[in-house]
Amino acid sequence: MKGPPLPLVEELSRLGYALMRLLLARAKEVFAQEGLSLLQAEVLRLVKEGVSAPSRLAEHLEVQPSQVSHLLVSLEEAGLLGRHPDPEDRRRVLLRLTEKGEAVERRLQEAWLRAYGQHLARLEAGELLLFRDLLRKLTGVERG
Amino acid sequence: MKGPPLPLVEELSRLGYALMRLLLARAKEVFAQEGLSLLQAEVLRLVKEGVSAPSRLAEHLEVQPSQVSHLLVSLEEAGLLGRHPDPEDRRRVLLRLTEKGEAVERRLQEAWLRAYGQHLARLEAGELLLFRDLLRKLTGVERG
DNA sequence: TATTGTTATACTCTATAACTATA
DNA sequence: TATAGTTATAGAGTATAACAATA
Repeated sequence: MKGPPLPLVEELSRLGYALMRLLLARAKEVFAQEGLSLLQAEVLRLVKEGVSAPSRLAEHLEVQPSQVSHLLVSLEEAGLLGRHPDPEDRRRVLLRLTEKGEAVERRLQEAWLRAYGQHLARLEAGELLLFRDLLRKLTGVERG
Repeated sequence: MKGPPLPLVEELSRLGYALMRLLLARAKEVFAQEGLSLLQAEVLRLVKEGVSAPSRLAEHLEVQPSQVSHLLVSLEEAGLLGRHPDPEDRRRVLLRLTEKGEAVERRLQEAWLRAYGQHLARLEAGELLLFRDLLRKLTGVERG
């Protein structure tokens, strides 16, 4: 594990942090438009993608189970999500978005795409492809 | 403003969000090692870089002035930072890191560099240069 | 009167642990 | 006894507005 030369990594470290702060600020703005926090918005996305158990949400979000309960209560009170008992194991809960929840989730994705797209507009077509490939490697995802 | 084709931007939108969450989680871990939050750590870095007025901190951090006051109180109580009256305009406060504050800030930078470097290790030397150039463009910074 | 920064208040978020229901 | 999830409690973070001191 020799690794790349230090000054480059140092600059990357600053730039990476700057990008993170930039995107974090934009994401918070976008989600606030629907009155949701970062984690509330993420719960909507994860449930839409098929994560239907609170304990799985806690793993994805890297938070405590109790916090997931709070998040679910708030989203249920907002009419965005329903909690249903699992007929196969009555300790478990199955999560499902309401119609309103699906609509809000869709709007959030669109708004995030617009906000983020404004930053991406600084890059040219070829650079976007490069950036995608680098992000795939960095995040360990084959396809986004 | 035609912009790039949508499916690519959509994948980039997901990958960008994933990277942001990844880096956010790592940054929180790193700063927690010194018992500091994201913003507390950022105040240390900004003050070290010469941002010496609370109002300038509020701009950089995109938070309310009152929150800066709270951050400064906590950092001062931790012995990391001092508030000194500006002799030229006694409404103003000049911020300066203590020795302990400088040491903590240095350790945080090193720890962040290590944590982030582990992710960068997924890229090869040439890719790192590409990634730096793309990040420079995206964050609007000439040099990080 | 405008500016800089702090304090007061209420509200949300987060962490730990105790608790309930089911298996 | 172990597991899934919730509730209780306290603490940290955040937003708004009122405030004090100085210019």
